[in-house]
Amino acid sequence: MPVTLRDIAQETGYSVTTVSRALNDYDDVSPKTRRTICETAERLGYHPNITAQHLQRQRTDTLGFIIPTTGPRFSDPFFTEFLAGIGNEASAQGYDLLVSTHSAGPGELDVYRRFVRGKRVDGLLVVRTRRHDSRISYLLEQHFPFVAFGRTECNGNFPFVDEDGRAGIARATQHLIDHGHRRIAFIAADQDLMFGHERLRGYTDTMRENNLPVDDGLIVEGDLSQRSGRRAARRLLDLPETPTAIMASNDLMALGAMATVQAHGFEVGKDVAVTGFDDIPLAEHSHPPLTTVRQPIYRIGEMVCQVLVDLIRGGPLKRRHVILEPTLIVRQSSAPAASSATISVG
Amino acid sequence: MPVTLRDIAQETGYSVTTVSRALNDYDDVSPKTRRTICETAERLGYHPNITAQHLQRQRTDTLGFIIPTTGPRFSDPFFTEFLAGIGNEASAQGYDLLVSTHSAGPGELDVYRRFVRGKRVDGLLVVRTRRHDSRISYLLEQHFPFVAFGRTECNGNFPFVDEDGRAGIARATQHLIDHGHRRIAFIAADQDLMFGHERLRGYTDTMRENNLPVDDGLIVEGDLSQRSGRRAARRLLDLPETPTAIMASNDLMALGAMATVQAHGFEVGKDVAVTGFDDIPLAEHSHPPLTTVRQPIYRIGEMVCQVLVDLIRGGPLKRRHVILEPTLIVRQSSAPAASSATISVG
DNA sequence: TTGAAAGCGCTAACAA
DNA sequence: TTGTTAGCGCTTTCAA
Repeated sequence: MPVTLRDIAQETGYSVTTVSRALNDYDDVSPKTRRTICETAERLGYHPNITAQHLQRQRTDTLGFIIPTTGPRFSDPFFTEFLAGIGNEASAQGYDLLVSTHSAGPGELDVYRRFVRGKRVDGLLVVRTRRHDSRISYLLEQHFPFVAFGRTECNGNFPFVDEDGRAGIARATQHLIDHGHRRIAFIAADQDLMFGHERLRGYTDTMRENNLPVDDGLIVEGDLSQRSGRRAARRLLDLPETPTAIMASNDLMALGAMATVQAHGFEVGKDVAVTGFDDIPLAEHSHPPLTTVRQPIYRIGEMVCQVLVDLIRGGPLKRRHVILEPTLIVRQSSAPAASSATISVG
Repeated sequence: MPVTLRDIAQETGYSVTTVSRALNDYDDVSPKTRRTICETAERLGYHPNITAQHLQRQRTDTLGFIIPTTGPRFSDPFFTEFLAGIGNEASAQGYDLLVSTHSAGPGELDVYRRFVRGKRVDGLLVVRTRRHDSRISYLLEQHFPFVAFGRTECNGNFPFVDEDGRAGIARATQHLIDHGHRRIAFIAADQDLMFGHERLRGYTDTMRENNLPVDDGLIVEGDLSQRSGRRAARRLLDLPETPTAIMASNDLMALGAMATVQAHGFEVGKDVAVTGFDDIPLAEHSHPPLTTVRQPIYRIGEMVCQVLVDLIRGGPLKRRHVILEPTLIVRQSSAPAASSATISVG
């Protein structure tokens, strides 16, 4: 049923070889032959079998991306935007994207192994790096092409794109301190996550630099979901001495925290300041709009993908390590009640 | 470098065929031979080349999913959850997932064509069906296996999973009417989208059934983003006679509308009721929590995937058409100020 | 300018 | 129980 090179060869009387060359724009085919062949291909509705090409070329023109989900009801707007970035870039570069979903932990590495061993993809994108990341150790040890969004603490040298989360949180912290906050709470992320670790550091460092005490009671860990943000904020507001500001390691938890603050009858941005990290589109539309640290998520997706393609193609990498400077976006959730404009502080 | 069947054959002295059979658990291999072969395979670190298997088997064990993005900064939590559903189910069934991102419109169909013609995938998942959907016409005409999330108006018979959006919105509308609302506005979605059309119908039908006027001035169209929800609500609140309730075709727009209502100094759920559709996780954590119509997004992803796999495997489809009954989730954004509990109305 | 032949790595029908 | 042979659809030497 499907039309193959052989069908065209038979139809035109040329050999499969010549047909292949004509169709692939080789220059050792006479114009007339080429025309005949192309017309016939057109007429019969020929389209190359991609799998056969893959086998022959010994590459799949496919990139792998394993999304580290966190439970069944996984819904992080971060990933749609990131996916759009890598998806569009991949397709612009002529690559397909093979996506798998797996929760972090046991079994996750098996997916990586399958892709690598089976030569299922030409390269991999790794996100949410851990401080000691077994995925990265594995890929490094297999000499498999990959690019990470995020660094690690100990896996040696590999190409990555990262944002300076420590600096981002430092700016947000300083912003709060400058507005007179002293009791500032922090909703941390899993400390195995590199960015969770870095962001917490940004907070503790800045507190210390300003000679403010770092109170362990004011640091609560969440799992990046709104729900956990709510819960964390509840614990913080139940303290004998409540904080005047709550910083969260990501926007989703910040949004959850805002809900709790409001449920306690406080006004966010006036009684209690709340800040996030990521600047997902919702941050701008929450009530009140959320002060946060912007990451250009879509752009990061594009960049990571771009670097990976360069790596696969063997071209020299312009930049093996990219570190982006995050931007503090001040909105009403942290502004003094008077101000209401959105101010961007570079 | 990579170990192939031939390497094992050479190492053990058996033929490639025997090696293949031993490794694939055929029963016409002597136990001793099998053991030798398996041990050698293990020792050499053999793993089958997946591409070669695909070519030989004439199938890719891969499902295609083309995400219809809406602009670069695409970030709809709906899709992460949906993706988690199909991703997990696909992997449970032994399928990989090839994901592509493309905005609806010109060029989109090319991606479908490439996947179909190149035999890149064994089947496709189609979402956000349009009333006249060229993707579906194409797949139908190519006799290519696919399952849609959503129906169409005219494309004939094809397998789909859908929720009864009309009934869902009808319930929400009735809920508002029962609470005394009369001037109810509706933020519609693109009317080419089947669900956009259906949801609007649910609203107009219910208004008429209750002998309430359907005022065109109270119907505004948005593009499903929060931003457009904001804008739409702004237009509605600028009307000489403002509505007492605003229904949106999805949660994202409802969240945007809430922001506008609040910016106008109204209290959501008291002065103006707001409702959404989808029940994305954020709906529960907004301020106030959003009354909405629940779709089991993750579950729908699983189901669509399951049906597609059945279809590909040629098994008889238990259910070619699945229509889910949506559930109204009443929260504070529509409840009379007194009530504050979450009530689920089946 | 063209074609024959080999081969990518695997599976399967058929014979021995 | 095992091997021979063929072939999936394509690309790419190499020789004519």
